[in-house]
Amino acid sequence: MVWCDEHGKRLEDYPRPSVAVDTAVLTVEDNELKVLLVPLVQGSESTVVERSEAAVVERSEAESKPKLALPGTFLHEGETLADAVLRSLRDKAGVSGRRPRQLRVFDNPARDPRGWVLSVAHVDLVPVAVLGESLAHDGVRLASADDASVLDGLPYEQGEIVAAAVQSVRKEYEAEPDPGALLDEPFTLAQLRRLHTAVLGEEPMRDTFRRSMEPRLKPTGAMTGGGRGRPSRTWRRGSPTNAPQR
Amino acid sequence: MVWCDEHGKRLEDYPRPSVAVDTAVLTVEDNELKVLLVPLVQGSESTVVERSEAAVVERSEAESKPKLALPGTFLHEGETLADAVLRSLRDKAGVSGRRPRQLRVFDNPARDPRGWVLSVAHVDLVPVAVLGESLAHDGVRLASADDASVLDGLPYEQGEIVAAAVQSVRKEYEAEPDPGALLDEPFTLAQLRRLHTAVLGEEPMRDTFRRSMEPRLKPTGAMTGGGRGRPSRTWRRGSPTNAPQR
DNA sequence: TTAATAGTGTCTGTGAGACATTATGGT
DNA sequence: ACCATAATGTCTCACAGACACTATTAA
Repeated sequence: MVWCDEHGKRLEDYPRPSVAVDTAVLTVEDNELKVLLVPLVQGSESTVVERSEAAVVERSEAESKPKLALPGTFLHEGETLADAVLRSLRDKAGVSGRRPRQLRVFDNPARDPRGWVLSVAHVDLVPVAVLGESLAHDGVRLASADDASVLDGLPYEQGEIVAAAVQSVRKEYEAEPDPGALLDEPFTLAQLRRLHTAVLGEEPMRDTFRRSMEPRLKPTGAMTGGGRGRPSRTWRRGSPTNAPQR
Repeated sequence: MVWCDEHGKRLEDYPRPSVAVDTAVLTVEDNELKVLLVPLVQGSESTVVERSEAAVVERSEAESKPKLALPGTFLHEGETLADAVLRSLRDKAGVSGRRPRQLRVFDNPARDPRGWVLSVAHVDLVPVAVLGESLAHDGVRLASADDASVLDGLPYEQGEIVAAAVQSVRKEYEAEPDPGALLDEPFTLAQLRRLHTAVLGEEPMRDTFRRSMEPRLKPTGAMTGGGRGRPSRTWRRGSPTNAPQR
């Protein structure tokens, strides 16, 4: 049995694009929202013209200051997009991704000089502790997710992907307490507010924050101890946690 | 010059999926949100088993009650997703689409029996007047966008696409006056509220609706006449209209 | 005792929801 | 005159924003 279209042609008879996934892995470090970047694998990416002009200079520059990019990969046959994302994070960054969420498809035909490549942009939130070992290996590093000078240096349209990821994550954090499960449970309201301040890039108001978050949290009954000042009640996220399942 | 990846292979050396676009064209008819369906082009879609069992019955059933589906097509080389959507609406439904918006990629490897096909789901809002001529041609028809019995009959995962489209459009209509530009300008607040009632599936409260919409509208100064009761002021949408540009 | 942090009480302005009233046309 | 519809007025309640105050610990 062969599946054909209305003209009797098979699917394979039509040109098909390459489909990639690119992921903005966001985390919070030093009270700032950051994005994970990996060295760009370039293959033979120099054009003939560039090579003939200044091959040596390029080589040394490329080694001293390697281009950075979002971790990504091409989609394999029979694989879901989410699985491709998790695979790319493991292979390119040594990171166990958690819950990649689809943003949108970047389909500008001119965005990739290698050819016809669609990129399905994703975002994933990962606690910085999970990234720990991966960093400083293989040139994996974190960059401020708001730093335009970094984002503008990204290849293809990955600066826009990061911008979309940041916008999406900020929208989530305006409504829910730590939907990305970046905090270890249990936590205090002050810790939660510090986290949200880092993600949002600005301080949410103290009273309003407490009033909107408290009904969405479950009290543990336990209190913090050891710090200066009055001990604090501790909390867990409400039932629909975004924590990874597998 | 040839672009290669980290293993020196070219993009074309990897398996690539077919990429389709499927579009939920939504409109309002008879104060109800409806979705445009077209006859499913099946090619040789019956399996061998089905054929040997009841070929004649299937054939007659297929002709008296052809399967319906969302308009869609495969992405052509060098074409943007939005352009593919507009082309599919023109070719399959004789409709001039307006502003297709991307929803998400449906990537379940088993969703399409013809093979490895990703579908980028889209939604577009089109006034029923624009659909006028297309309907009743070629079996193009409108179905209630809330009718589960219709949606469950759609092939692949198109029922979910429609559900996602409806959800997305309803969210827009909760915040903005007629963002899909379904109403001809100028219009009255009563007409606008009837439209929103149809889209949302429930009546927004009269006072709240007026209070939230009025600041987002531009008064024309003109009044309606001819109807029963006191004449009404008329309005246009606020500046950032969603009307098609080209 | 003091500093530091957590938590509570309360005043006020704004806006949603609800309802009543007035305005202005047709029949 | 009466009805239907549009438009406006206003009452109440809830909550955001703001600020002050109390509570509980360590130094």
